[in-house]
Amino acid sequence: MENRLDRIKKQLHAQKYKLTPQREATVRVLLENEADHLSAEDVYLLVKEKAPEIGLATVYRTLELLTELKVVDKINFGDGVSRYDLRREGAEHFHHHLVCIECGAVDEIQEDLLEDVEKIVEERWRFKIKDHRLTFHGICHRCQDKKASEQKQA
Amino acid sequence: MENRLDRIKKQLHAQKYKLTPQREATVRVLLENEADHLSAEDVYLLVKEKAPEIGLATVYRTLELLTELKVVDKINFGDGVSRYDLRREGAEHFHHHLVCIECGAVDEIQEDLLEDVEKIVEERWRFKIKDHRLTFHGICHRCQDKKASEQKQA
DNA sequence: TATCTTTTAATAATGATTATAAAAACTTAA
DNA sequence: TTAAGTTTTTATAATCATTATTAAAAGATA
Repeated sequence: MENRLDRIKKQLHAQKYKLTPQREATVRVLLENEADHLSAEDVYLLVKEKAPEIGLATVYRTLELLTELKVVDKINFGDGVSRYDLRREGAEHFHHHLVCIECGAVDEIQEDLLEDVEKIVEERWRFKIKDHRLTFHGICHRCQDKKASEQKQA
Repeated sequence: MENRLDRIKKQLHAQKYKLTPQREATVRVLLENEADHLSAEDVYLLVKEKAPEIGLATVYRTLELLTELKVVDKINFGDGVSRYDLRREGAEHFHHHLVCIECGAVDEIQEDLLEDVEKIVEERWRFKIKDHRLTFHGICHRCQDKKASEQKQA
């Protein structure tokens, strides 16, 4: 954990930005909640627990800065808020999400599912792909199980 | 065009909604601008040209109603506004977009690119897919050409 | 016609995000 | 070290898309 913080610190310094206490607190919250997709408000509330004097605008600015530096990804599930995910180091940059229409849970898939599809798109539409975003909407296994056991009950 | 309007009218009636003049004006704007991805504000301004007495809230309510009835798709490019696309009749419901990071153009692909991918996801993650959304970010062929000819100049 | 429902317009309210301005913390160069 | 310049932060106001509210209008119904 400290290693990742250090590397992020170096990334900031490389662009002449400093890892201020507020920025460090924000990054720590992101590191400690890596599995979640936190909104700016979520991050703000969590940072406040440790550094109560921080302001919402600072959190917004920090998240924006981290997005620019590609330390985090700003993602949009269409629910009206932006969410911020720490980017996995070294990993390719995929955005594959499974959004459950029953319970709202969002799971993330780390595999590259689109290698072949990208080739088709690049060739057929002459579109030079830099990034992609793929979201499936459906019913997660948890909700499927829940439904199944409810049916057994009745 | 009139045919499609009639069919939309029937869809409304089937759910006990009426095709009021305001709603008709809104649908006409969508029919006449099918290629674009209009925001609520865009639709509002276009409808205003023909029916100046209409209010923004009515346009919002109409677009929401049409979305519920699955006459239009409400889509989100992450640019802070929702956009509304008339759904192609009979067509399967794919959302494949090519977003150009140079000029901002959004092209739409009508093919089903994900048949195989969906199978993998359904099996491996036990996720019952109902819909998906796939967006590629990159450089469109127009901007590629523009760049190429600029290089020739220099 | 009287009444009940649907729809509309106008406007206020909300919620996420961004802009602004003044203060604080750091840096740097004389 | 100190004065000046830069970066960052805080607090707050402003903005922008969207939703809620409320009263009036239009339509349907009995």
